[in-house]
Amino acid sequence: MYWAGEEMTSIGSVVTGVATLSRSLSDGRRQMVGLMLPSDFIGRPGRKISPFDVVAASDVLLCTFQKRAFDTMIAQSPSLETRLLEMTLDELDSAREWMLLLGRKTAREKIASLLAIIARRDAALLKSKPLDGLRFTLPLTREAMADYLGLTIETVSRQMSALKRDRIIEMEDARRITVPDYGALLDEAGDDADGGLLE
Amino acid sequence: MYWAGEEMTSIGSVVTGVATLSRSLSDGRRQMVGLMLPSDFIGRPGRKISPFDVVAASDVLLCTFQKRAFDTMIAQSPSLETRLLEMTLDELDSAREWMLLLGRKTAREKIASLLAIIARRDAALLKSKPLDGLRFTLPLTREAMADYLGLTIETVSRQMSALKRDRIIEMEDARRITVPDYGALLDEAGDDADGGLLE
DNA sequence: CGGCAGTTTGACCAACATCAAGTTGGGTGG
DNA sequence: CCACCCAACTTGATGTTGGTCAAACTGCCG
Repeated sequence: MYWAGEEMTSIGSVVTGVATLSRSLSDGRRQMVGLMLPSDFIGRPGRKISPFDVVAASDVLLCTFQKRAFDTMIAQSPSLETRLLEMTLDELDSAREWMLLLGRKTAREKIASLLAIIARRDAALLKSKPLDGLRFTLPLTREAMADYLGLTIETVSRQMSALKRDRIIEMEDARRITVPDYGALLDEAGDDADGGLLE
Repeated sequence: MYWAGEEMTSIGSVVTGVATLSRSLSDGRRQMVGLMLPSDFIGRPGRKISPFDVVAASDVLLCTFQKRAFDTMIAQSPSLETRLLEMTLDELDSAREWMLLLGRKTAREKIASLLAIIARRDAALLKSKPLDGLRFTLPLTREAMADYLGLTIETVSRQMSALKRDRIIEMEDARRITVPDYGALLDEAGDDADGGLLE
């Protein structure tokens, strides 16, 4: 699955799986600018092209509409448009939060922030309150993490090892993570208010 | 002018001047996440608080509405909401473009990108086509540039000097810039398609 | 003539990137 | 079942970019 600057005739939302939104420089440096999780929207009402690449990070099931049909639906349903505006505003807040991370956080803080976000989303999914002792599987490769955080895979790997060494996380293997103390992880992330990305 | 996590009872748009949107880490590191220029919107319909700081970078004239009244207007005018959605989607694209800059560009590329954007905006304002030999005044201090680009003021200063030394720009004083060859500046910015921030 | 904010420049340093081997683990074919 | 393979990951040695600390310069305002 891959859309670049091509014309889009459909629009849709993720049902299952993980897709990523990214952009590259001509020499190959890549930055991920969004993670599309179930319920997230792909495509832009009112616009023909997206300036970003959409790539599946796993098998992805989409619920799609013909773009024309969707635009008509919007025109007829103000409440749908209101909802869309809200979702877009939330994404904008998330993007700005991420700008703070990319511009000002250290490698260790970046990793801790990403882990905190994924841990929180997983906890929310399971409706578990405690958060401490939470165990989850990273849905991303080291390369995807690096592209997301503006780092190299080596730095990601090293910082993961450092967090493990410092008992902030436990790693059963590269993907299976346990967070014994969610508060400690948040401290490492560097912002008192835990960044509100991905909801 | 300064709004932080406070409750907002008004909403508005910039008429003249420049305001900035930024966010800080507890230890003072700051990242600018948006530049509000004339016609840009401040505030979030449907939300009480903004998680970012709005700071005037110059004297700013705002056109404000009571938030309640504005929400009512939206509810009554679908076309207003459509326009708002469009503006928000554009801002989201800009934010994502900026994420690429923050995550993957070098200091020199960051500076060149910012200069290219400001040069282009100024040229558009003057409706001048040529772009080469364009002369303009930076609306930002070195500190604001640094906060915008995720750099320190020293690095900003050094890279400005380097671009001057390499004849990419001319500097009459710290703020008065001339771009003899817009294409050359774009090359330094690192992306073939010139990044579409700030329109 | 200070004084001061904004800027520039230099010397040095730390964080992260780069380059280069290894290691791990799951999958495939003999 | 084992041998091999390959992608993903880890680790180490070294290099570079940009940050830090410190000092000086500029232009403006009182």
